[in-house]
Amino acid sequence: MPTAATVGPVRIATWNVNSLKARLARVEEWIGYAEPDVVCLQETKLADTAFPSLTFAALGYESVHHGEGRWNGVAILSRIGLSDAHAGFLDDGEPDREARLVWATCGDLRVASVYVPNGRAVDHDHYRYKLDFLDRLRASLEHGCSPSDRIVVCGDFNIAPADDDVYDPAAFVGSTHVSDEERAGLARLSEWGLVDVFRRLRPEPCLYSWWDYRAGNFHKHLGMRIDLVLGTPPVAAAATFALIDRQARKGTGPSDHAPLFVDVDLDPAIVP
DNA sequence: ATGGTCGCGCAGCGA
Repeated sequence: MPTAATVGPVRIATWNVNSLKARLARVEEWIGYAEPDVVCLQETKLADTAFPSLTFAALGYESVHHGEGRWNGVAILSRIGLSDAHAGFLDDGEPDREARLVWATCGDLRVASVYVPNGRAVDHDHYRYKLDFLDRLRASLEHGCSPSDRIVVCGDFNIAPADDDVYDPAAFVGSTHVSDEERAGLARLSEWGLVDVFRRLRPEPCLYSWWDYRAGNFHKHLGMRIDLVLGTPPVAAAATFALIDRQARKGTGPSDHAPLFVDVDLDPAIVP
């Protein structure tokens, strides 16, 4: 049964699985050895009725899924309790047209799993959708959250925060994922109070979380760091360890993203 | 770093 551990070390993971149906065995295998307490999944590509909640329950995880079927779809798994789930933005706007954001309280953390739109090309309508999505995510934080709370926003942001997060920055000039507007949207999240927790613990370059399936890019180390764990200052200050698990990108039938996690050792003395 | 690959679903699009 899930235990309601509200303090102490917590391992928070995020993974764009590129179809949970195609990836379920690999996800089960990874959970078995990585032992995350909270897992944020993106691109499940499942309807809610097809989400394998019983499989995760058997592994000791409660779960919430927000899906639409063929595309998108986000989930949160937790073995430290899961409550107050909410799908979508927290502003007063219309519901998003796609299933890209879900929230839950896990232990004493407020957790969001997010799949930011790809953008496709800087002159594409989808790029405007991406920028609007980032703006509404920031508005959701302003509307429904406080930077003094313990909050993590984890997921596939489809943005490389800095040139160090791209294998060849010169090759991506003019492309999505690196544009000033996208990075400004991300910067507004950090201005609100979110810290790139992984990067704080791992300042070295050439750490990527996504590699194109094509051309052997993974084995040539040609990737981008676009999957992020963003945390409020209380969470960031408590982070002790972070890792991108390249092992999970190897072998038969991997996602094009690797999972990554951050360990956070929350101080029981400051529990409200 | 163009795509040479995936997943979805059964053609061709999206990532």
